[in-house]
Order: sequence, then C-alpha cells, then structure tokens
Amino acid sequence: MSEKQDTRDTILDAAMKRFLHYGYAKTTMSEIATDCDMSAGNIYRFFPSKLDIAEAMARRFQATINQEFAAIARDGNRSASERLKAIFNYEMERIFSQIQDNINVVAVVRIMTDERPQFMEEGFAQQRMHISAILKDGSKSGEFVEMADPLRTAEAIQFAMTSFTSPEMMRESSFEVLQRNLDTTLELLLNGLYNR
Amino acid sequence: MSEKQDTRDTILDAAMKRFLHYGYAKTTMSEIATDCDMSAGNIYRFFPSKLDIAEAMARRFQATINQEFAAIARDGNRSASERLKAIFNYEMERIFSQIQDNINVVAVVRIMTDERPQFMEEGFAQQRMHISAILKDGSKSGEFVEMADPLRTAEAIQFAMTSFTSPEMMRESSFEVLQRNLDTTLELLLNGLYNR
DNA sequence: CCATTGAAAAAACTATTGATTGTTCAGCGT
DNA sequence: ACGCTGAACAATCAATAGTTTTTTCAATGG
Repeated sequence: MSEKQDTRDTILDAAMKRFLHYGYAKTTMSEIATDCDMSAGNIYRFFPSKLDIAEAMARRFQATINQEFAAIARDGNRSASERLKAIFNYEMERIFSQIQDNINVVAVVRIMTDERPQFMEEGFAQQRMHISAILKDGSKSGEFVEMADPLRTAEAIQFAMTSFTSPEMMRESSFEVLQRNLDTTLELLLNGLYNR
Repeated sequence: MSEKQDTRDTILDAAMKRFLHYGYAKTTMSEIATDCDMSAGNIYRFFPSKLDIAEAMARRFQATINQEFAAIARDGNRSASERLKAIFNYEMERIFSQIQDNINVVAVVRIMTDERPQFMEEGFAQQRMHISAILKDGSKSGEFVEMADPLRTAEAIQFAMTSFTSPEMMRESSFEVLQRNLDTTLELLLNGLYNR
C-alpha cells in the first residue's frame, strides 16, 4: 500500500519536473514513464489520466497555499484586519511572481479551471473558510462589527478580490497598479467592517 | 459631408443588424454591402476595416451606457451611496441580460477587449469619472469621508467590481449569486466610505 | 496470481490544402 | 474629376489527411 503510494509520488515528481520545465501539453506520458523507468501503460495503474497527474500537482500547490492561509488565519500576534491583508497580499504576490517566472504553472491553473472546475471551487471554499474564521475572530474581539453570516461576507470579499487573485485578470495590469488597488480596496472593505 | 455621415450610418445600421442577429464572425462584408446596395469595396471608403465597424457599434452602446451613468451620477434626488449602488446594479443587470438574450453582443465585447484594448480602457476611464464625481459629491455633503484622491478610490472600486461587470467572469455564476454578492460587496465598500 | 509490458485502438493534435472572406486599387461610368 | 465597381491579392478559416499521443488491454514473466 505504501509501495503504491511511493510509486505515485515518483511519477508525480517526474511529471512535475517536466510540466514546470516544458509545460503540460509538451510533456508526454512516455517521457514521464521513461523518467520513472517504466512503460507509459503502467502509469495508468497509478493515475486514471494525464489530467489527474496535473490535478495531483495542483493539489500539492494548493496544500502549500492552504497551509500558509491557515497559518496566517490563526496568527494570534496580528489583528484580524492585518491577517486579512496578509492573506490577499500573499496570494497576489505569489500568483504574480508565478506568472513572471513560470508561465507553465499558470497554464496548469488554466487547464484546471477549464477541465476541473469543481476542484478549483474546493480551493475557493477552503480559502473562504479561512477568511470566515478571521472575520469571526474580528467580530468576537470587537474589531469588526457582528455579521449575520460571516461565510457570505467572506464570499463577497472573494468576489471583490477577483481582480487580484485571478491570473487571467492580473495579466492586464502591472504589479504596481495591482498592489496599489489591492491596498485601497482592502482598506475600503476593512473600513466597512470596523466596529466604530 | 453630411452625405458621407449618412452613408456611414446606413452601413453601421446594416452591420449592427447582422452582427446582432448572426454574430460578428458570421457576417461578411459582402452581405453588409448588399444590404446597403453597394459593393464590398465601397464600404472601405467609410470604414477602414470590419473591426472599425464593430468599434463604431460598440461606441453606440457605450454612449447609451454612459448617458445612463451620467444621469445616475447627477441625480440630485438620491444620496451618493444610492447612486453608486444604482450604477453598478444597472451595469450588472444590463450585462447579464445581454449575456442571456444576445450572446452576439458579448462576442463583440470580447473582440473589442482583444483587439481594441485602448477603446475599452476609454470606457473604463469614463465610468471612473462618474464614480469619482459621485465620491466627491458624497464627501462634500458629509456622507462620505474626505478622500485624498477620489479618482484612485474610484479605480479601486472598479477593480473590486470586476466580477460583476466582466461578461467573462459573470458567466460562471448565476444571477442570484451575483446579485447577492454585489449587494454585500457594495455594502462593505460603502460602509468603508461613510463618514461616522 | 499479479505487476508490468508493448502493441493496438481511440483520441487529440498538427500541418497542409482548398475555400472563403477581408482588403486594395486600377479602371469604368457618370 | 470623382464615386464606385469588380477583379486581384492577402489574410483567415475549415476541412482533412497524417502524425503523435493518450489510453486500453491481452499477453508475458516473475
């Protein structure tokens, strides 16, 4: 059983190297197989399809991002508003730098958006949980107003942040413009939440 | 001179009918020309290219939208926040209904976004002016806080509203979800602006 | 048995061609 | 002289044939 998992990881590692280096479309199952000293057919005992390898890769990235979100969300040293700012600044900077130096990652994101919308939605849902948790914290400590439904507020904030978190949208603006508008928008949204 | 303008309008009318009915890609210059009882070549005395006919059509739409924005912006009977809400509700509903019953309009928008980004940016800039005007009104009347740079605030609001104004993004959510999140987001943004 | 291969089938992609459409412009008719 | 046409040219699109790649699975060997 752990044997099987090991092979899965071997395949995934090899695939990731190639996906990141040459792009998803340009790497073939044979190449991945050769890298793992096996036949292309054998990969299918570990992954149902090439797309599922990409999804597994995306899950790894998502796990990293999610850990960071979780860490920020429960950082007791920072106020709720500081944590919200940190989350979106982190996300925007991460995505922007990825657009810059590894266009292949962006391509994989696009493929996931097109082919695995449900998976992407899971990621949004997780982020929403973290945001919601921060909002509740803020309400409890008196920093924010009480909210009827923090999860809905979190959803609205996600919608408002789309321009700063969607690679598609981000490509149209420079980092400076994005940074400036992210700051201003967060400022407005947070002012709207403050308990005064 | 007015002769020339008349012919331009004739061509534009014929083109619009076809663009809306059959789509931009599916209508040929010959068809437009035949509708106007002239040769395809002759159209080029009035428009530099097919794309420019589409742009002229987009300008008509933009003019309508802009008039509505202007009317809302200077509506003395409503508070600044009501006017802001009205602008974005109007825009979202308009775009959404267009997506519904005339997908060809959306196609033209996409073509303009791809091929005439500068023209689209002009439209955004105009909208920004209206928003900025409302923000200034609000500050003057004491409804909103003072802003260092209302135009920048307007820009940030536009960024935050992207999910509700970009056909591309809107197609992923139902009207109910969009409506709900637009309301919540505007509520937050406006709370952030209120002078308390 | 069960894990693996490799050949074969299915699907996706690419390059090429032919046809259609957008654009130009010399020349025709007024 | 001037507005317009229609033929010529260029660019784009659609169809398709050819190739590669993904996926399946019967056969193989440990």
